[in-house]
Amino acid sequence: MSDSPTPSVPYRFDVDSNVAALQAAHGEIADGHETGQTATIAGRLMLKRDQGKIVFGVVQDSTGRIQIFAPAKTTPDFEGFAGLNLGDWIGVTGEVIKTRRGELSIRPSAWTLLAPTRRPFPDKWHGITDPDTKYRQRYVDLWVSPEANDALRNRSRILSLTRRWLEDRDFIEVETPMFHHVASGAMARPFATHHNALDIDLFLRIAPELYLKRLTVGGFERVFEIGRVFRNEGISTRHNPEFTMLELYWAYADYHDVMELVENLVSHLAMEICGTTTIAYGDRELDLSAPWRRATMIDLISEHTGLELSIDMNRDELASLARDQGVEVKDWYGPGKLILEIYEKTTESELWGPVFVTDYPKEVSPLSRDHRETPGLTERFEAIVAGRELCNAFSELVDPDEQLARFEEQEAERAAGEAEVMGMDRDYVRALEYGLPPTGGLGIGVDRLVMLLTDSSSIRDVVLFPTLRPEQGIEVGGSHLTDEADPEDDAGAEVAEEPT
RNA sequence: GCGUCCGUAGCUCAAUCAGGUAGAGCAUCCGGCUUUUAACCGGGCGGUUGUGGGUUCGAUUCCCACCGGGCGCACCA
Repeated sequence: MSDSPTPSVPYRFDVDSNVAALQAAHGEIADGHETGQTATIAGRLMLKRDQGKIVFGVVQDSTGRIQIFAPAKTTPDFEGFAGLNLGDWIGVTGEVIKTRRGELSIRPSAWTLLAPTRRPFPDKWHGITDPDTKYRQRYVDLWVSPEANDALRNRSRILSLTRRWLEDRDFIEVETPMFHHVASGAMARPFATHHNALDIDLFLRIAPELYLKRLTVGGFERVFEIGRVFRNEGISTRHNPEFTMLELYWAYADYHDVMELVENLVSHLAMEICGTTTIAYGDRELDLSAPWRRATMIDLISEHTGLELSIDMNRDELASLARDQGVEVKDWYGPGKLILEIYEKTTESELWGPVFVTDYPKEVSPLSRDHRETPGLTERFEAIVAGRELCNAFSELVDPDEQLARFEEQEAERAAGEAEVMGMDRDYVRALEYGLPPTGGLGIGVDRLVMLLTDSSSIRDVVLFPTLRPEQGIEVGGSHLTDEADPEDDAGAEVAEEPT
């Protein structure tokens, strides 16, 4: 790090173009041609080739890279320009020309240092390879890793396109609480926190579902929320403790309607982002064009194992079939849970998709409406795309008594030893008592959708700042857990395990 | 959480297998070069080898613990 003081730099700078615009306007001119047109751009100096009486620089802005052709004879403060460091922010004004070797360039008639870098930039060829450094110092990674930059910018586009697509279909975006008194709407361990003034424990939401359906009760017929949810579980290439969920509720629709919505939305996004619905993911191909295959869970199990299962089968018979497939059977597993276990063990990992896996057992679907034809099943589906669950959706359970009974079954499972069950939410039941119309609901893991459309193998490649352990040897901010000075409790950045 | 692999200069990597005072390229600094393309050429600066212990005459290298990370499994979206 340089110990020289920061030189004075301007408070603002006017640009009148950017790299992409210059390339679009002048990219095709002949070698050696001078356009006679002047442009002002700004960005970081990423490469520099000092040739003595000519300096070639390469400036990168958010749209690309362009060469700066700086001869000693015409460049103001040529020595200063030659002395710039890689990574310095500069503004450049000059004529747009193409060099004899055919490189579109700006020949500066003026240039300004906008911000010096006091730390050396990573190797100009290799960039950053250490994943830890990439994620911790994303502000550098974004400059030196084009693939990271592209994926993260595409994330923004995907969110924007999704909002527009839904709004075009009369869905309105809402924001529901992130602090929940009961962590419900999904089966996951929550993060706990505490509100001092109210002196109550709160949970960061694990899903917005129950609040969104309250809004449907309230007459918001088409709503969606795109927001962060928090689950206190392991971290992996597919899991970040905070991740983004798209949830949507559509009054008067059922799960068939939602399937159509999903395949149309996803193929639209693929078209916009990838330019095609036949995309590459890893070393395989995937055809996202609608319609996607629909198949029931039980049929898919039959396809992959030859087992002809039914939700009506005797529990012990299913348990023994499950054991045959290597499922570790717990006492409280009923027929529905056993079928799900068999599906996950034998079939799910074999699917590539896209395919809608439909008609989940009621036992494992506490918020889904009973199947209109087959008792014991629900009108629920998940989409498997590129071998992974992309979404979870159903015809919503509308009956308050039934919902209360489902919650109570969950409580019973918790008592029996199941760690992750859905929490009881009595106010939600009360809302249902006012009447939830027939409603189709959907949850999409946005991070995984972005992974799919950007061909990313790790969720960390599509999250700007993934959750990491605190870095040692650098100050990352102290604890603010206590509102009063409490030297006993205020040790570093530790997070208390139990709210106080 | 368990298993496994990794951590050497600001960045990218050598040296570790078979222990003998840590090297290179880039960046940075100095000098040269009027059409370069990761420019090139010459020179300089830069390391308590993640941290702490142990074995040894001697540890980047072997052993232990801890810290951080990758991958796999488990859990999920």
